[in-house]
Amino acid sequence: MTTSLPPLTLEASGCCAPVTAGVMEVADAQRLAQMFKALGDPTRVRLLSLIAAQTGAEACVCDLTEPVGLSQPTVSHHMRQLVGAGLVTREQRGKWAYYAIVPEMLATLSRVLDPQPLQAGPGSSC
Amino acid sequence: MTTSLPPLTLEASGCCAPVTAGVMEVADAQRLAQMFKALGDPTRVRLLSLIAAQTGAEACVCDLTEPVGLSQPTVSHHMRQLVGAGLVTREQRGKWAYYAIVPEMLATLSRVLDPQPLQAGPGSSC
DNA sequence: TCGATGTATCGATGAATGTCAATGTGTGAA
DNA sequence: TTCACACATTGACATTCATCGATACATCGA
Repeated sequence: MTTSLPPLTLEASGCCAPVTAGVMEVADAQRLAQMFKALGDPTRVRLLSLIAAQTGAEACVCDLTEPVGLSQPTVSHHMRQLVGAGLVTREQRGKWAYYAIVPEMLATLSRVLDPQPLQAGPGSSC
Repeated sequence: MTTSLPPLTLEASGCCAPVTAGVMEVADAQRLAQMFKALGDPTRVRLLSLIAAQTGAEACVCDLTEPVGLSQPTVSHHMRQLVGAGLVTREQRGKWAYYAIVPEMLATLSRVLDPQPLQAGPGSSC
């Protein structure tokens, strides 16, 4: 288990070159793959959409277990994956843990996949 | 292995609603996750960028094995995954099999991840 | 302090995945 | 036909993953 992987942050994932822009560094490919892997499970994709659909765009585990039809430990496990990938943040408030989507991270992935990057100013570092 | 899954085409993956647009259907989440899973391996991310970097934006297996440093069967296996996810096409020309990226599919995924979808006309079915 | 509640962690298990060596398949040239 | 080449498939193996029940941890209210 890659427990000791540094949590992915926006800076750490600062790879902005689209996949189609040329040969990619191994390290960038690894970071990207780690994030895409987090999206590579139907349950986690649904969890993201469920969080986004919640009022306030945040949700606790108790809001998510019933819709996805999985046990509480399993949902907690998936949320941990999403947090580890930097796609979601976790905030403890009282007894509840509130998860919220990190839009900037989704935007980063979106740009990476965009085959026709909009005209970016030269030297635009992200 | 989900061998019997229908190959993903653009129509089949016609899920355009961004992940953040609300609760997603289970079937849509499965299709999306299948494509993201194909991107969830560093080798496959690099393979995509290697193909894009090739002149003509297409490559045969022989062009890819050495850069990624894996055996020919392994590269062939990864390419099969990418083709199955609809991210890449395969065309046999003589002895060589030429793989090319499907930009529309990457664009679809890019849109799905974009947290702020550009103002789309109402009822825009993709 | 004690009990109830929301989450996280642990341990186990079956399934999926990445990788390779060996082999099979199809194509083109001699 | 025969050979060489490019690629796919098979079989095996170790690793990772998704899932659950049981349990531990943390917080709040009584």
